[in-house]
Amino acid sequence: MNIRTKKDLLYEQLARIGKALSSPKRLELLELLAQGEKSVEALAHLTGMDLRLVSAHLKALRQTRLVDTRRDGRYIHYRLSGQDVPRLWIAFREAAENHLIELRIALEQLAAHADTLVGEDRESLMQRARKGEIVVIDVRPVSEFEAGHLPFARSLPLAELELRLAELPADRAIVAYCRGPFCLMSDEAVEMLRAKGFEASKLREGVNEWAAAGLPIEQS
Amino acid sequence: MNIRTKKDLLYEQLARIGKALSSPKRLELLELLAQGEKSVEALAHLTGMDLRLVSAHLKALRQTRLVDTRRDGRYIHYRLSGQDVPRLWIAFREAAENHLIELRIALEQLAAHADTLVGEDRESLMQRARKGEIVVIDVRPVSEFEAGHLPFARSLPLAELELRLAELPADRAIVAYCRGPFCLMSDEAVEMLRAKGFEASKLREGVNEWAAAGLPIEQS
DNA sequence: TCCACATTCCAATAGTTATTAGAATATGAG
DNA sequence: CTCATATTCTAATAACTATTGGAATGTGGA
Repeated sequence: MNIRTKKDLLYEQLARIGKALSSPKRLELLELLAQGEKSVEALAHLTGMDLRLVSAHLKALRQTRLVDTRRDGRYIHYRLSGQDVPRLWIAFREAAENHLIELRIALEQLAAHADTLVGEDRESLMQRARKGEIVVIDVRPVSEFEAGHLPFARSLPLAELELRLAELPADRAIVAYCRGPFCLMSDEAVEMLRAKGFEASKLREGVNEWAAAGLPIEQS
Repeated sequence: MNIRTKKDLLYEQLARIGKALSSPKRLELLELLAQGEKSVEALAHLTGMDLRLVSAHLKALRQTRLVDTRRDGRYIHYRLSGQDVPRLWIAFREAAENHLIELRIALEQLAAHADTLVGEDRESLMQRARKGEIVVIDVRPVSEFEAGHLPFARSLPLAELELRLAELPADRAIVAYCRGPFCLMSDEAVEMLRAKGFEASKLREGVNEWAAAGLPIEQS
């Protein structure tokens, strides 16, 4: 076998990962799976996609072994097949933010209304949360909170936020986070909290960004 | 604009990076560009691709701003548009190696004949090279050596190796490296050196893997 | 056993991407 | 200015991918 043929085989394999990451829908599925395992049905519901289309995209991801499955009764739960997958997702997203001006602009417009806390604040955020100076809320669904959350965070899903405002202190700053920079749930939460008179801000990072930075994650 | 539409826009942008990385040919071009800037013609020659096809693939990469151009007379030199691009390439390759069994098998078969030095040896390799206990040779073309090389390495391009064997010591171990794990030049060099009676082995990593690990790189 | 439901498979179609060849553009040399 | 050369553009075709709808498979519960 000549060298060109060998190289072609190597790069063809490598490109399989690129192909897996070349579809907006598959990227969205990967981000959701990075929050914890989910059934096909749950993914279809969360993304608004047809169930059979979700299944087809998951099949593509499974063929690259970026995701794994686990059967539980009639449900099949998909999950990322290693800690390197969310890390790849993050490296990928950061490269996109660095190079695609269009993406940066779109992101800035989305997050413009909320003061976004950035990387520098991670350590001090943890300190202040530990001392009780601020309250950190995880506005994702409970199942995602249970699969992994910031150590000092309290679960308060966006869907229940309006009904459970009494649980929040009016005299302290509230920091909301969700799935990561592309997730808009914490923006919504901040908007609602401010309308109700709370002092609220958004933490741009999610659990995976936190973990990738070497910080601890807790499970319930 | 509703939330679904906003998300679709974000993931569509993100997928542009995935699409850029979804073609074996573009991945090969990126790896070559990670060794230093190159003209379209040079890339066509190195990959055996039609010049016009190379140009088309480079256009796709330029549109994601993963590569940049610089005009020099009649030539247009392409280069990676930031240090994060080789880092992304490495994260990408590592994920592929972790998840695609087929890729791992193919790689092991290719490198089976040469003892490959692994990550653990980096520090000690540098020590031994500094003390002169071993000789590290960079078998890439001179222009790539000049664009960046390991601090203690000597340039000895594969094409000239057979003619310049006299420059190598017969009493010390020789370590050859090239563009990285997918590059077969150092394998060829090791094979030739052993046939001539030298004690030779391959360093799997290239300049970019070295730099990504935080180790120093020199330029001429 | 049969049913309900979650998921996958299959086949058809629309949409996108890769490749090729020929033509066009841009630059420096004479 | 004209020529040779490097690169890009355009248009055509082939190959691949996404999406849809209907049918099939596999599981747990009645």
